[in-house]
Amino acid sequence: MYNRASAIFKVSMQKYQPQDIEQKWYQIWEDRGYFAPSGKGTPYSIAIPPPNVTGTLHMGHAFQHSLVDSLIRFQRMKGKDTLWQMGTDHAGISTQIIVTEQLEREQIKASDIGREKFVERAWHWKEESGGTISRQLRRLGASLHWETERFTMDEGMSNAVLEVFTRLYDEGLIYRGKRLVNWDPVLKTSISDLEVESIDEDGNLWHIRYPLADESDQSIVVATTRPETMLGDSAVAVHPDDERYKHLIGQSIRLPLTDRLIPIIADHYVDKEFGSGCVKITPAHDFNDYEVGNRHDLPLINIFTEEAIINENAPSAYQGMDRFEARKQVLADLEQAGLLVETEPHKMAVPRGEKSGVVVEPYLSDQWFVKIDSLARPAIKAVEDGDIEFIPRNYENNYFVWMRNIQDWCISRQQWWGHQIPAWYDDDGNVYVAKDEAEARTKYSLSDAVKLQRDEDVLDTWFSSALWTFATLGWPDQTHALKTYHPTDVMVTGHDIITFWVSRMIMMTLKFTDELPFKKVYVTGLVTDAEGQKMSKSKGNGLDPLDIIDGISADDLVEKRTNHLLQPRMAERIAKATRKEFPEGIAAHGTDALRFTFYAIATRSRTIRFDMNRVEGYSHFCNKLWNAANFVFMNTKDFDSTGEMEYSVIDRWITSELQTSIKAVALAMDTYRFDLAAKEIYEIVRDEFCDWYLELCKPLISTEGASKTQRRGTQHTLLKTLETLLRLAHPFLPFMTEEIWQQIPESIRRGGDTIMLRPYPEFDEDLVDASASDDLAWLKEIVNGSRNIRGEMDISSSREIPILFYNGSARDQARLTQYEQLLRTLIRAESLTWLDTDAEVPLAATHLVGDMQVLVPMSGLIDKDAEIARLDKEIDRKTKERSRTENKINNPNFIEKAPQEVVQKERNKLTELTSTLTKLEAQKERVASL
RNA sequence: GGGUGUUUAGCUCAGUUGGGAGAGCGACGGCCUUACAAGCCGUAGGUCGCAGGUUCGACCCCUGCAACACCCACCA
Repeated sequence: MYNRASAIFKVSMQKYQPQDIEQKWYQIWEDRGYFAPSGKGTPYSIAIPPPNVTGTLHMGHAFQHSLVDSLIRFQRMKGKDTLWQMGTDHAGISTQIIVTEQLEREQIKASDIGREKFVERAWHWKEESGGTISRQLRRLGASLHWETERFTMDEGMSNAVLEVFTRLYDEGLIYRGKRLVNWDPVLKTSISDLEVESIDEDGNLWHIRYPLADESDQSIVVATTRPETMLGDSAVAVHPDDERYKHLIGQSIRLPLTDRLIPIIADHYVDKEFGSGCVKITPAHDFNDYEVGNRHDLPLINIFTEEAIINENAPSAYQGMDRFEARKQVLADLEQAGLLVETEPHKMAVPRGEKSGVVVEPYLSDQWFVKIDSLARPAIKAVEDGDIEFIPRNYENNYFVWMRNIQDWCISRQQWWGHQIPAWYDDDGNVYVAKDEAEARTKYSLSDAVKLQRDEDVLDTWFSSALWTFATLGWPDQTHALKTYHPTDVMVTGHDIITFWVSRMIMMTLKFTDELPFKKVYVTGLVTDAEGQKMSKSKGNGLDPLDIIDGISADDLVEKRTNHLLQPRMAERIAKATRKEFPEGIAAHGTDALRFTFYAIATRSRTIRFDMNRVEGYSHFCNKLWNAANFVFMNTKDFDSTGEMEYSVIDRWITSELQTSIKAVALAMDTYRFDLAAKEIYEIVRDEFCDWYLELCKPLISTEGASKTQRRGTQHTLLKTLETLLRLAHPFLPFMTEEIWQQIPESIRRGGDTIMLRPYPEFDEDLVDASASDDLAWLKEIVNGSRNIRGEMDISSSREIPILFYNGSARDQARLTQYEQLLRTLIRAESLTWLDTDAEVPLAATHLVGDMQVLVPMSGLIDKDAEIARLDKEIDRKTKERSRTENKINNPNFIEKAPQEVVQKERNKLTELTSTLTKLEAQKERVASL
């Protein structure tokens, strides 16, 4: 086809191929040390939310880090001493799970190789896979300071953890105790409340008859969703005011299936209205019952092993059974004994471990806790006082609700991978806390004869993360970095970890540094798929950011999504859905396009649907900017920077427009409105620079049309505007802006080896040119009007048309003369003719610019009915607008109460509309009378 | 049960002190015009969830309702 043929003639111009430039530039930037803090200027720092060291980059990460990188690049260009601190997290439980699975594939049980070997394996795995996340961050263009990269289990962090733990312990803010905690019977560790997900599931409410012990044949009925726990019942509770049971309080129950006698007690916890009004109390296996048990001094009967298998405290018939097996057996036995009164279907929230997915148990065990109240108070105050600000503000509510009801933090985990708790026990069970065993002996004056055994548990991963902002900078040493870059400026994170992490950082940082960890918390929305579903591996709807950058075939994508599925039966559905959504796979869009998409969709919304069409659109935008640059370079090859220059109105106009955009982008960045920043850049580049300026400047740079000085002025403006746009866009489109910028002549660039370190554009009032803007508005109006006629009348854009101007002012006439050449080019006009007031006006399609009529003669070009229809449409629009305006003006209250300028504006509008309508009506009649 | 948020064009979403409803994508029509067909030009399409209220004037402020989403706490 012609298109392909013509493409061959254009081979001299390089196409936009992101893969050719992106990795190259990252390498250069990193090698030259551009990511390091400059050591000059006001410090600006952000600590990366440490990704799991063995993890991979998902869309949420890519989104967050893209936002941060734009902030960092923006501030760096503004001359700040910028540090984006890199680091990774050891991700205790997740990593332990992965390593355990790896061992299982080798038919090795973790318990067989022991703690030391296991931890060795984990370190090995960390070394092996830790590079993945770094590579991915580099592909994203993240300008992280790699040289000081940290890891939550490196020596310095570990030392900080020990320091914090021992100090909190010595102050009495860490204690150890036997408590009921959430227990994961598969991982065999405690987990925090936050790591438990309650999901509604179908279950049953079983009503069980409990006979009284006094041979009276009386009984009461209790209802439970967990019949197997009755084996650990310590009491039955009724409400103290419940007339039905008042007389039974203090009597005993003979607990079925066991030989135990348990009391009937009264407690306000019981809801008289629910079920029978009687509740079985199992203090060792239910959080509420635990409280009741405490109040009534009931025995705690733990009937589970740490794997939730019935233990020796239960009747022998059930010992060794798994909890679900035991449930069946208990129910069968009750049924047989005639004690199962009713089985009622019941929806209930089942608590499951976030990581393992199994039902967690409230389980009695020895754990370490942080006494949280005294830490929470100043942390709440910091946000109340506005020292830390959440963006958007309403997330502060989440924070307050959580912080004001905060419970002591269970920090011990029965795992191997993590910071082992620095506590030692002697043979009598006395506990000694110090940074290491030697220090413990000194601190507690223990002789070498005393045998010490270290606590087996490790700390919750979030314990070390809580120290992240200051420990990564060298704390407890008062390093230069700590003094310079702490507090950090902003924390960018998802709302899901405000409680897990943000709140704990605030508490710990205030406690140990007397400083805030950060001044602002920018809470991002959650990236979902196009249907608004959370992206997850199990749903098979996840997207790998690198697949959007590099592209992926449909087959590979299906393979990737259905590969390690937990539920293989989902595979077919996922495959089908994937092929439907991405029949051609995903094209390679490059990092810049992906990043720009992230900025554009970073609204204040809580969930953000990720739509591939947006990426498509923004990759076209990248291509557009690329080609515009090409155009600029093609037309400025002979630019002489030393020659005399004359700037035309359009040069002054685009320069002025650029100022407006610079101002808008700065405001958007200061208020964390990445979407508005992206929108502004998109519009200035595409709508103003490409669609108008490049078109308008064509006649001025053609060697025939313009004077040398004029041509030079336009060439200069082309280069200068492009160069400024590149700097403006650099934080968002780092790669292509650098690639293009390198081709800008030195005379324009004014030094520097990289766009990264050039100053960010600043608003310059002096370059704002209102009169140029007015002229361009006028010009655009004429061009748009004639384009409208052309479009509506189906006049081919290749056909040159004569244009007449009638009833214009002297100013119109002057402008016409001035811009004749531009107009001719833009409209593709065969001729432009100014008609005097007394001239005979031929029948024509009309467009009004103020009072001036822009006319396209109809003869041979325009259909009468089509023109009438077009005029009708316009008349209709204007009539509606006029009646709206009239209603306002005719309302005395409006005239009286609205501000003068608003009233005046409406009056002017009415006058204008009336005049326009009169002209349009007259025109319509003329055409109709033909 | 408590809390937070969302509801604007076919779809995804902007709309910043209350004063003429916008963008992108999609649709439709025209165009290979020498930076870009990954393009250009034009057009259509909205009771701004519903009902009240405040106001001269409400997408915007207030009240109530509905639907959806998320979070927290959960009655065994």
